[in-house]
Amino acid sequence: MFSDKEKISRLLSYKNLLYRFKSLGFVRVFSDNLADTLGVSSSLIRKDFSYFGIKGNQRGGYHIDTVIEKIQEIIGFNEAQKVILIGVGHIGKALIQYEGFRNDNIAIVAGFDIDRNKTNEKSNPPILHTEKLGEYISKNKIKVAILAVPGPVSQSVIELLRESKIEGILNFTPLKLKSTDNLVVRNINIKVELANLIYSVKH
Amino acid sequence: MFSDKEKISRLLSYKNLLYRFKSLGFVRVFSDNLADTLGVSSSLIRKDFSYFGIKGNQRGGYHIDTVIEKIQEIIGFNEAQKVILIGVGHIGKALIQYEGFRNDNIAIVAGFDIDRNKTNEKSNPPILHTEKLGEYISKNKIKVAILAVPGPVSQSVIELLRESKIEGILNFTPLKLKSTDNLVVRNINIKVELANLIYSVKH
DNA sequence: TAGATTGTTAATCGATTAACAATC
DNA sequence: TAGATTGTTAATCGATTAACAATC
Repeated sequence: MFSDKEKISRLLSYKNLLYRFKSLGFVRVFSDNLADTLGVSSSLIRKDFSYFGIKGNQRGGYHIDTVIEKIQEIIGFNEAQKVILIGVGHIGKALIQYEGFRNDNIAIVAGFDIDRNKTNEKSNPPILHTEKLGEYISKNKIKVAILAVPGPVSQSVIELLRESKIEGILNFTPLKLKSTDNLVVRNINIKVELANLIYSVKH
Repeated sequence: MFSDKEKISRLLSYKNLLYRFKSLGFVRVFSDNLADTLGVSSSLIRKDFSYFGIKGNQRGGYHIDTVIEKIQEIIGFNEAQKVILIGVGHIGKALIQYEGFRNDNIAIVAGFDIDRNKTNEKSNPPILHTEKLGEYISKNKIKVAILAVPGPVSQSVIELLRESKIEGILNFTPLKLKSTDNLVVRNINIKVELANLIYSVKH
């Protein structure tokens, strides 16, 4: 029913822009305002809004606060999102410290690592040993995991996550994971991004 | 002339898969072999190869080593790629330590930070103060920069990079940068990826 | 040769844009 | 009301797939 992976990304762009308009004192916006700034057609904005049930008004356009609230609701940012992190290396630490999550109700509620020098049940969030991963997921009904372990370790952790019935993985490992019916994956592969950039610069 | 941003990403998938086939003892592959494993049509593989001038043979398919070499050449991985890193926080450190770059001739030749506690001219790569950024870029003819500074700092650094005539930025800051004629940008926004995942899991 | 695969053209599919009737 | 914008339908554009002639 819904295939376009860019829709949610666009919704977030709209949201960011709406905050900026709001800070300028705007209360309402037209699809043209958003389209001009973002460099897309106003049809796309109206179509996206229409798709997600965001209503406008032929006289006054769209009410900024209403749209922002609706977008938060659509994504799920209106309610607390509990996410776990597997692999507390540099990337993992960067994510734990990232302030931006808090604004949108995303919380990394626990980290996991095989290295017992990194585990610490008292820290915030607690860093637990990987052996506790399965139990933690089922007990706390965790649905989304961020996978930031080194490449060679990833395969075994992925098996474990599948068994634990996790539903979404944000994958930072170089191994490209495929989504299935029960598990949605988004792969972030830095080398691929860099390769694209290097190619573009060359041409 | 060339707009499809997925082409290079696919080329890298092909390359990874070809290495796997090679490790199994294969010398040649057919477009069907690649297509089946990757879940795309064989037409796409042949079209991509054809687009980049990778030739096959109606009898024996494609010669693995030749294709791998050609792909490396197309992306630019056959020659040393000097990249700089701006912002030596957790993400920056993760990138410096990432082994995977070396296999493909990518080298982070210098890091930059405003924090003088982090600068160290003797380390490998050297971490220099941001004030030396512009000079370093022009002196060493750097074309690609990875931007991994905290959100609030990013705007000023971006100005500096533009002035320094950098041609490509891999942007980890939350600020979505737009490409221009002189500057290609790829944005990696972790919150956007996570939002997509949270939405997908909800639906 | 007969069979199978490449390379390419035509068809399809999906996403974005253009156009416009409905309506505030 | 007249004017302007939404919401939606039709047209366009681009990327992927299907089909098939060329050819090894």
